[in-house]
Formats: sequence, C-alpha cells, structure tokens
Amino acid sequence: MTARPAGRSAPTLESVAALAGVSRATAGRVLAGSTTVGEQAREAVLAAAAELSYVTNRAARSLMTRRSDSIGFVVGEPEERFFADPHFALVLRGAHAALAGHDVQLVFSILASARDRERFERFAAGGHLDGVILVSLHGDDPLPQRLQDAGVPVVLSGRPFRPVDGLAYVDADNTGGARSAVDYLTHRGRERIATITGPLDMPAAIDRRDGFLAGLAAHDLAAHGVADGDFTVAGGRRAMSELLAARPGLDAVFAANDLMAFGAMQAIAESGRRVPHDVALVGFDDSPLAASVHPALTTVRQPIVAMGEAMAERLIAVIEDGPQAPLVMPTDVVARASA
Amino acid sequence: MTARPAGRSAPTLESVAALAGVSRATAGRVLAGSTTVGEQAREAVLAAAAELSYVTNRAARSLMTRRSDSIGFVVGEPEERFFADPHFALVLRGAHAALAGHDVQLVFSILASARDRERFERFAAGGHLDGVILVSLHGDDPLPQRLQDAGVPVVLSGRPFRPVDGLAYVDADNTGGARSAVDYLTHRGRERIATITGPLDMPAAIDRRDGFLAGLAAHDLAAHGVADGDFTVAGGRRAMSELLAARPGLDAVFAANDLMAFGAMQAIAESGRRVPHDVALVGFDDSPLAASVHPALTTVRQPIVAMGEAMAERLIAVIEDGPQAPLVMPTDVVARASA
DNA sequence: ATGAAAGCGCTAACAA
DNA sequence: TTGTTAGCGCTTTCAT
Repeated sequence: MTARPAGRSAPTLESVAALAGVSRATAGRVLAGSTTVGEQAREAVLAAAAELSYVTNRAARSLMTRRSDSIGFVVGEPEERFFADPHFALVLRGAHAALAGHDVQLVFSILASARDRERFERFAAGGHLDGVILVSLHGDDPLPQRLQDAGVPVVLSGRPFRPVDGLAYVDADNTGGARSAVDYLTHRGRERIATITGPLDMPAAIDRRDGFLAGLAAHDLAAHGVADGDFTVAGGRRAMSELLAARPGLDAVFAANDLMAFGAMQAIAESGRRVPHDVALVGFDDSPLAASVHPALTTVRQPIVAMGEAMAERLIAVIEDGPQAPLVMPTDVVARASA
Repeated sequence: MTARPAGRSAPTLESVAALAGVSRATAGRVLAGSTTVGEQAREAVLAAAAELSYVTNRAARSLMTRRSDSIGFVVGEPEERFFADPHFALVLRGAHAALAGHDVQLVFSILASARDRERFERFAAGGHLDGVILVSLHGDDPLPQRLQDAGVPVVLSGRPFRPVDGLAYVDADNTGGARSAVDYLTHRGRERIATITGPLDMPAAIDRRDGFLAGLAAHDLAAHGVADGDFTVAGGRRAMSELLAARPGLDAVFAANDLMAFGAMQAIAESGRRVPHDVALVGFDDSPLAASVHPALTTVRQPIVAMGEAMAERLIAVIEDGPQAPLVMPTDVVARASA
C-alpha cells in the first residue's frame, strides 16, 4: 500500500528540477543549502519545491550519505516502574526538543528481552543508527561498551556503574544534591537525620547515599539510621516504618527520590507523627506531584528536561567531533512545607 | 562519520551472496523468506548471513519497496501535563511491544509548534511513514482528517472530538466506566454523589461526565454537584473545595481521573471529613500511584498498555487491509479503601 | 530454481 | 556556476 492518494506519486528531485528548469544536481544543491548556486536558479528551485510540496526521500539520501539521519532513544530497563515514573517521559521530551532543528528522527526502542538486545545491537552496529541515547540501564550493563566498540556513538543517562573509557554521559549532581539536602536540614536545626536509599545497584542511588553521608560528616554528624528502599512508594513506606521502629528519636529523613518520600510521608503520619513538626522530610527529583502532595514536599530538584536536551546535544557532538567528556548538571533544593 | 570501526564496512547482500556462492538475487530471496529456493542454497545463504552478521540495509530496501518500514508515534499536545502523566509512557510501551515482531521502527515525535505540525504533515504525506499513531489531540484537531486525506493510515488514541469518516481509534469505555463507578457507589449506599469533570474539550472528559449522569439517572438520582476540573491534582483539589462549600452534605465523589482524585482527597481531609467514612471517593485510570496513596484509591481501571498494543495492531491492519472500525476496550472498577 | 539486469531517488565526483 | 555521470544496496521482472 502507499501513503498517498492513488495516482499522484511523491515528487522527486527530478520533478522539482524539471519544473525549475535546472538539472537535478543544481536542484539538489539548492535544497542542501549550497552557496555555489546562482540567485535565479535558487529561487526557481525553491518555488518549484514549495509548489510540489517536495520532501527529500530519506531512504535515497541515506543510501548515498551512509548516514541514517536517525538516532535511537533506547530504554534498557523493561521494568514497569520506569514507565510509571514521569522522569522517563520528560527526558524523552527534552531529547526530542533538542533534536528538533537537526532533521533527524528519534527512533524509540525498548530492550525487553535478550533477543531484543541482540537484535538491537546488530541493528545499531549495522550502521542503521547514527547514535544512541541510552537510558535506564541497570547494574553493570555491557551494552554501552559493546556499542562503543562497534563504533556507534553513545550517550548515557547517568554515570555508568563502572567507568567506561571515553563514554559520554549526562548526570545530575547526585552527590552534591544529597549534601545540600543535609545542609538544608541542619540549617533548620535537625540533627538526628536518617536516609532511605534507592536500589544500590544504581549509581544514582549510591551517589545520593554517599552524598548524604558526606554531608553529615561535614557537620560532624552520623546517620541516624539508613534504610534500603527501591525508588517506589511502597518501598519508601516500608523503609520509613523500619526507621521509626529502630530509631524512634529521628527528627529528619532524606529520601533518595520523591516517590519514596511520598511513601515515607504516609508511614510518618501513621505513626502519629507530623511532618515537618516531628519529622522533617526531603525528597529528590522534584517530580510533578511534589508540589501537590500535602504537606508539599521539599525536595532536591534535578533539571530533567534540560538533561534530556543535553544528552541529545552531547550525542550530536560525539557523532560530529568524537568522544566527549561527561556532563554533570547542578541540582538545587526546592523549599516547600515538608522540611 | 561512520557507525563502524574504520576499515570494515557493513556487509551487503552482495558479500553474503559471494560467501554463499550464489547470486545476489538468490541470497535476497532466501532472506525474504521465499519458498522457491533450493535447500542447499538456502542453507549456504543463511550460514553466510550469520557469519557476516548481515543486516538488511533499510534505506536500500525502502527505496525499492516504497515503504518506510517505520511508523510514527506522535504526540499532538505539547503540554507538560501530558508528560507528567504515566499514561503516556504506558501507551508508548504497549505500542512498542505490539510492533516488536513486525520489523518496523517506531519514530517518536512531538508536535510542539505550528511549524512542527506543518513539517510533520509534509513528512508523513511524503510517504516517509507507513502509518501514524496519534496521541493526545486536543479539541477539534484537523490533523487526523488531513493525514487521512493525504492517504496516510492513522489510528487515534481516544475517539475524535467530532466523528471522522473511516477513522480508526482505540478508546476506553469511558461512559461505561463512569456508570460502573456510580453503580459501585450506590451499591455501597451512597446517594448524594458529586463529580469532578475533566477539561470538557476532551472527549474522555465528556464521556465520563455523561456516563456519570446516565448512571445516576438509572438509579433515579440527580448529581449532587458537578465541578469542572482539568485532570490535575491542583484542579481536583480546588474543585473538591468548591463542591464541599456548595454541597456540604455530599457523601460521595466521582473524579474523572486519579490525579484529580488525589487532589480531592486532600481537600476532603482539610475540611475535616474522612475518606471513605464521610465521603467515598472513586477515581478513573488506576494510575500506578492509586494503590499507594492513603487511603488506597478505588478507581476505574482502563487497560492502558493493552490499548497501546491495540493501537499498533489496528494501525497495521489499516495499513494492510484498509479502514478499520473503532475499538472500545472495557474498564472495570478496582475496589480499594477509598470507597 | 537461479542469474542477469534494471532501476528506486539521491549525492558527490568530475567536467565543462 | 552548472550539468553529466556514477553509483549507494536492495527488490523485482525477465530470461534461462
């Protein structure tokens, strides 16, 4: 079937050239923005192209240029949680926005199974993607390394679990963000501060915990409890209950993401304590719901959309100029009612 | 730049054929799954392809077949809200999953500006997309009609604002879902039932309101208040406050989506009332957070991921067999603590 | 059952 | 500045 009403077939460069009264090459030059073209030829071509609603045939172009003019946005983690998290969509939005002016397609892909991975790797290595944005990888995933070995430009969201030579990535300043959360709490007079961590196979979770501990150390404090969470509401609630049972005297909690903070908020309320009067609570992310819950959540904001944009720009840079240094973006505390 | 280590260039059908000792045509036939090929030729070709990690060059294929082997997943509404809503990501996930076996790419696009729209329309009409999944259109958007006029297969998420001849779409049974919410509430003995609607330029909001009213009518009841919301937490909270002020005697509320129900929950608590004891609350969506809030939200579940899958399958059907009837998927009430 | 050959629409040398 | 020409890798007649 054809994506076009019967009869008319898509205009080609040939037809544009004919209408403009020039050769195909000249028409091509104009459309490619070449400067070595006469003024009247240019105008004629532009007029003809507009007249015919000409659109370059990407397939034909790709065949010649050996570029695909498309870049992959690849989700390494098929877990439900990731899709339920607004983060993902916002990164995608940022990446798309940054690519808007570049005339490249964003090809979306999820690597759900081992077969998916294998197929994707061949596809990318086969030159069908000019570059790849990789999000939500877990643990020590070999994919970025393998893609890089195959010569495929890659940018990661978040630092890799283990350093990879010459691998570009964009990350939030998780360590600094966690430290500033601690600073914020100590400035408000809190001294018995606990934390709920994310899953510790994720660099973001590790960095936030380390930043938390470093922040406390800078104030000559020790953690008033550390509970493992998993970045979910239910996990945050469970972890908070454990903390309250083990350390009933705590007066503040830093949750490594907002979802866990929401869960913690419930657990605190159920224990008969009040936020922030009895327990101050700080989250991480500034997710869309943070301002809407009650009490509104004080949290460490990371610039998600900007990070998505940065990843796309970084990738373009890798494609055009080779390896790029990592980029760590600043975070800041958004003060609301919970702390 | 090239997505491949210097020196080695991507294997072509030519090289596979050479290694297998057959002609390019035969190699092509094998890889295309043709039956008119000798057994030993087939095996030789398959072995050679595996050996070389051959991947079909899509550009070259497209040029011949005049298909792009890619379908667009297009977001018509650039609003922040949409991306903050987990719905979007889950539909995308479903669509991707359904396409997994079809060897097509999912090209993701957001139509943020009028220029984006115009460019996209030309792109699609130019035959560079075999079909389009259109998500989150607002009001009476002409895009589906225009694409269809241009011969581009389209599937919509949600029924269009105004009927479009021969346009395929996949929707949840919003009317039936709202009715079942009312049934559920009346079965629990509630009789003074209010609703918080979505933005009434969206068919889903209209249908849920209408279903709500029809459900009440079936029980010989009238609405105990109708407040306009906008599908956000803040909007739900505001609307709930208005309802409580205007109709302090209400004993149940149906919110047209979960986010508004979350907001309503806060407003109810602030008024000193308790959920569900004083006011029963039912949402719509069964969003990931519905089970995690406190009290857990009773809500009308719609099968989001399945709807994403259905949209992709529908689109394939439109592409291969022409116009398809709309598909309305069933909803069901998930009983939790809030009602 | 297989091969030879003709393009699909475009870009990039190379000539003019 | 412009035109001519030669492919890019694939699918698809048409012969054989």
